[in-house]
Amino acid sequence: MHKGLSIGFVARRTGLAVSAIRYYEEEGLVQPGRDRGGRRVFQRGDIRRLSFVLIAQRLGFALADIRAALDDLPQGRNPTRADWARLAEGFRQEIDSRIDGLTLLRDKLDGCIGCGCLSLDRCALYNPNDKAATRGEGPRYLMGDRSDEF
Amino acid sequence: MHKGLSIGFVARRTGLAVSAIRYYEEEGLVQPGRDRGGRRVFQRGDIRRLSFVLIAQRLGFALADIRAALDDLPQGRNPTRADWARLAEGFRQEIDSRIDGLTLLRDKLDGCIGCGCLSLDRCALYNPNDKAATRGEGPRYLMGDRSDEF
DNA sequence: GCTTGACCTCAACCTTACTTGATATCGGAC
DNA sequence: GTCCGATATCAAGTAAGGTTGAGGTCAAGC
Repeated sequence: MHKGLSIGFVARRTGLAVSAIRYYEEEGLVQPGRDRGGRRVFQRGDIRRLSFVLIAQRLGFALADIRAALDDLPQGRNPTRADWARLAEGFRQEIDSRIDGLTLLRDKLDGCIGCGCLSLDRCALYNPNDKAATRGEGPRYLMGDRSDEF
Repeated sequence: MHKGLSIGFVARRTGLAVSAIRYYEEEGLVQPGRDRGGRRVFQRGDIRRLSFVLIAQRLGFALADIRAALDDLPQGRNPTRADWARLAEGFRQEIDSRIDGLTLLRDKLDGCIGCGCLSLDRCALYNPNDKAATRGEGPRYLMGDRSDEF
């Protein structure tokens, strides 16, 4: 049977808007087939792919990154438990490194509270070495390494 | 003396692009004066304001949120150590709550690795209750509470 | 007195992650 | 046979956070 799933069904199951799913197809995150009438036909595995997208987005990943991760999964066959476990492990590491980054930042901040300097050279908060907490790009020329005071 | 600082100077000191600083002015994050010729005149305190913006952005805050935080600071006088300490304390709490959220997420993920279910109803990762890790809005209809399996 | 660099404004463009609207077609119910 | 809901495409719009370019001005150096 596996007759395939309609976009509306997938939308209801994932909580995504139909338009979002179509957009994700454009972005290469899912590749549904088509029936004779031209309508998208999804497999159950696609729901998992989309679920993965949702989770990864919560973690702050850009769609491009998510696509890269998903490219490791088989498009043809349904992913196995081991496939997902591998992806989840990658997530775990990412989460760990974010926690580490934030912890570092917090410790520095503790040192800074009361200091109030926020000096570009002296303040530990500006140290560009811990990127773990960075999200997106921010200003283009972020964190230049100046050496005089202000 | 305090003759005021040019936008170029401030740009070099903060590492921001001149265009970014002008944009931040538009957004109300800084309010430089003008000289007779119409050029922006910044104070040293403005560098701190902008530094604050940079740090807050690293933490994933939107400019609107940052403006709100900065509105607590005096625009006229230079901020005191206590002013900054207050802001930093707010940061610390935000960082703490993010760490908590990520830790929760990691624990759940640990339970999920190997399970591979990613089921919308069963998988703990979908629990919408811990928003700490959320950044931006994500898909509009994120995390609907469906009750059947897939 | 003229050039040059830094500055000004304003409008347009960029990317990401979508939504919205117009217009058209498919296919099952009646 | 017709109607309706779900689907399709394509273009345009939205929001955030900026950058880029055109065209013009200011002030210091030679």
